[in-house]
Amino acid sequence: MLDRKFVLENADLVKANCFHRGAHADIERFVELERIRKTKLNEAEELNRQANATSGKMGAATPEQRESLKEEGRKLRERKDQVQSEHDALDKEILAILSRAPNMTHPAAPIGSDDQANLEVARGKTAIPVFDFQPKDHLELGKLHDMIDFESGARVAGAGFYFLKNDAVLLELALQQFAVQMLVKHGFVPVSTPDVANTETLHGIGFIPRGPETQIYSIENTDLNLVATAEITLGGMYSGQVLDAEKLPLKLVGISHCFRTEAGAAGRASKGLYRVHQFTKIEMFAFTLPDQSDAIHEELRQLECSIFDQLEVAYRVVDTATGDLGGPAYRKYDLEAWMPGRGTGGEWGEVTSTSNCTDYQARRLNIRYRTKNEKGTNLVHTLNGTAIAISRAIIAIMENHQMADGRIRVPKALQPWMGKEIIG
RNA sequence: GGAGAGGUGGCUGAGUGGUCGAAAGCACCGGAUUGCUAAUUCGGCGUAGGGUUCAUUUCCUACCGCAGGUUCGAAUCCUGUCCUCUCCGCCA
Repeated sequence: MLDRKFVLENADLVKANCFHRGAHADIERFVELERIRKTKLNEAEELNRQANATSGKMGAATPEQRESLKEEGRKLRERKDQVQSEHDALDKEILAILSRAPNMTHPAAPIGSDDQANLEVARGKTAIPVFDFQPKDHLELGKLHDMIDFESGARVAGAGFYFLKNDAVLLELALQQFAVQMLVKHGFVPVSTPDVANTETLHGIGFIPRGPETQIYSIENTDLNLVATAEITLGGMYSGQVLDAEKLPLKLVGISHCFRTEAGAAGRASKGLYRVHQFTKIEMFAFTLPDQSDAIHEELRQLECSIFDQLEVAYRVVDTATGDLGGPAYRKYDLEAWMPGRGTGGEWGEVTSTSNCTDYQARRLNIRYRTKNEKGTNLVHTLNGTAIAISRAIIAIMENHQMADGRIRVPKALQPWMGKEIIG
């Protein structure tokens, strides 16, 4: 959520930002309603003050005076309640508008309506592989080595679910170890999070569960939802808390399962593990001071690059265009790995992304920091970044490191955790 | 799942209808003082929103887990809810 005062004072900027990001938030109406709301607020506070003053006189009053004071107080409270409810109705509408307004955008982010406008800003160390044979996709390879079982997944849980087996399981565990160990060395606190979260927490992060187009599975008869990413639980971990400025930046690396309905994604080109209802993810999350967040965002991006460099997979980094940014993001980088089995002759496929959400999530989650010897508190900035989304990383590794005989080379960085150099 | 106890400011902890935004202690900040790694003493010390001011100041409102209710008036009474602790049951 944006800051009301900021929106009020920068209505034109906010309107332009909404336009670039393809969001429909009626900022003019917001400005008008907010102006009325403030007068209502003042009115209600004044009536309340008068009512408090009336009650205050009660102690020194004679019995006869008490009766008239009671009456006066009752009337004042009634009027206050009336004005207050008018205020609350306005506030509700204001919040509805505000929640439709996305975060402001980094001035350097490319402007454009969709992912066509995303800007490639870097390439990884590894070159796109050239095969002197017809490469297989991860489904064929998975069948060859008995690694992925979609049929059983469908039998047990429906389409979009799967079992990993044999070396795929070792690979999944190796990827987790590799990423977590590396990030712990970089000062991240390892966290294993709940796989469910309440609706309020989802809202704070920017997800809308229980709507018609929601990506979120909700659990019947409860306020709980299966998380779509550990970002939800890691961000929610400190909701309502005031952190010490000296302890920032606070960097976490979370391990969680991610559940996504993929509603509306039917028909979008994808096969196999690329778009599934459940996967495991190692997620980075950071709480920072406002002036640290740009630097930490670069750090998260560098870490993502380092991970895929070590996995020896070709990738490109794109700076996400305004129209393709999620609501909370101020700036977002995606890593797209080369996937030889995608399309005809290989395509880029998103494997990680990292966002700087500035204070947009922190405002709704009410996460603040206090600076020693300074009065008051301020909102932290939050950032998230995928370290490894296991399912997509597995695609990249299997397809890029396959050999002519179908065996798959295990990248050096994973060999200690995998316990072998070759799959097959 | 059953029974009981409890949730108050950074911490400990008073406070059962008005003078309580809340005693006291600790911690912290500022001053004074004493020549000995500290004691004593005085003062200050929550958060958010709003009004006012060039600004400092100051004023108002809200907040005693959360949400409602009773009342002229609620930390205090009532209802619901969440959480914590203890005991019992069950269990990986």
